[in-house]
Amino acid sequence: MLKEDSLSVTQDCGDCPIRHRAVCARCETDELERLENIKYYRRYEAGQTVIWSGDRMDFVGSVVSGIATLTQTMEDGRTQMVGLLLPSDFVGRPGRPTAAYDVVATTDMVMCCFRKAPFEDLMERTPHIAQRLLQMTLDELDAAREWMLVLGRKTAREKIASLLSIIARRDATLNMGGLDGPVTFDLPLTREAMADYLGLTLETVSRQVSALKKDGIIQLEGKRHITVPDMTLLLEEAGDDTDGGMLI
Amino acid sequence: MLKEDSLSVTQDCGDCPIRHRAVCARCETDELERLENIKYYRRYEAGQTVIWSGDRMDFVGSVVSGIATLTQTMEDGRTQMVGLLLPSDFVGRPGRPTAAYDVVATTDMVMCCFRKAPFEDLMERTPHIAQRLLQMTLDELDAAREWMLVLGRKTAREKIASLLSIIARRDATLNMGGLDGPVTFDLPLTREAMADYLGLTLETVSRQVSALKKDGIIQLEGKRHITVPDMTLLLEEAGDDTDGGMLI
DNA sequence: GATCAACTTTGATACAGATCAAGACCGGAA
DNA sequence: TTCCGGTCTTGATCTGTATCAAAGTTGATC
Repeated sequence: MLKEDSLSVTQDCGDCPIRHRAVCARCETDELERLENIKYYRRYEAGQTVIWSGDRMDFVGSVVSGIATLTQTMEDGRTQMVGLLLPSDFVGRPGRPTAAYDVVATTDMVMCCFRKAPFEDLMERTPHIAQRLLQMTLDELDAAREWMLVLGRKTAREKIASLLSIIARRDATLNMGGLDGPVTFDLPLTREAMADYLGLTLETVSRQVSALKKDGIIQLEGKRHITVPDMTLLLEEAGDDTDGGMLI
Repeated sequence: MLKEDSLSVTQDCGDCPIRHRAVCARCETDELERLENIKYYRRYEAGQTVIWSGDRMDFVGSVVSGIATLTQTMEDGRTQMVGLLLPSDFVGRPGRPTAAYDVVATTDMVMCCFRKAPFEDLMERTPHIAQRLLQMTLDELDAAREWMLVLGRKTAREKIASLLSIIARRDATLNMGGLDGPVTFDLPLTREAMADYLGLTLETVSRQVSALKKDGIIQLEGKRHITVPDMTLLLEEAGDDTDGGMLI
């Protein structure tokens, strides 16, 4: 029942929480209307697999709420996360028939979906959608490259600090402004998921989180609730340019 | 003198070796003409830096011939390559004023450049350019994600085998068809550049190349000329899906 | 409250790859 | 020819992280 309610809440694009950040961000009213005609919502539970790598994909869409992961798996079971999908992120690739990665919901999640063929049609005729998708894809490419530096050259401690910085920064900009005072947030990932993201084992993740706690860089409440008293210190641990390099 | 000659050879888009793979691939004759009006060529020598990360970038462009690398560097000097730019690859990001990475020519290189502002204008009015750029960016994103698996989860030997596979495959598809018989190519990268690509040290790269040679997976002639007698074996060493997974 | 499964922490040990060090190779300049 | 700088190989040793193992926490379910 509640589900039905919250679902209908997002029915109107005008009220959509991701209206101005998703693939539809630049659409004019008439363009939005056409999108609205072909959209539908889908709901996934925490732990549920949205798509299996290699499967035929007949839809694309945006994450409206919740979090999903994009992972790649080798035959022997080694897995590497290659993307973290947050609200407004786009799922699927226009022009490709099958999924290249596993997509798994790590929290309960709602997606705004479009059947692939109509969406591709619409994209042809609506430059604003293609333009926005290009922008988003370029941003993702930058994020992926940033992550290549983390994976290839950072130590375990720096990796953890980098991941925490990213989550902290996102939460800070989303929920409130300040990165000056202490920042508090909930980890949306298990230790194992963090390990898959960072190319580590879950034991190493656990040890390094404990170490950062012991050194006062972070405070833990339970396993998942984290407070960063001073973001500058965390950023130093991450080995990033300390100047807080705010790229807009 | 020779340089002048080879430069003028590429002056006409009709004869351009990358005409059908670069950002201009989908352009009609009239669109191509407008691009042709604002293009100019630039030439770089092996080792020369094309752009420094953080520098103002007043142009974008395509690699016409030669090879360049995209690298990120930490304050303490650790560096990670995040992209390898081959002929037809696009350099620069429309809508961003400064470069995010160092771009270095590793061989003599020719670029087909466009001043940024006119190119951005043109992109607004020419959907074929934006569409092609989107496609290319999505491909690069896939490549980056593939690389995240390599960096995060593969062993040194698998990393080397993966890199060699990629180069071998590219050369095989470019120069001739066959991946069945033996494949021969020249490494366009030094051991150090390979290390930067793979998140290793140059010593480890050297050792693993020697090991692959000792095991008969590859044959070496000089330091750079490589023959792969059986691509299947190399792909197995890379830990990739053995089915030769030919996408498309 | 007791039980259980999933998640997390902590410890002991092993090992892949880094680091430090020394030479070998190779092509170009004198 | 010799010299030289850049590149590459090989060896000895060290170390960060993986691996193996066990026990602690937490929250859900009965």
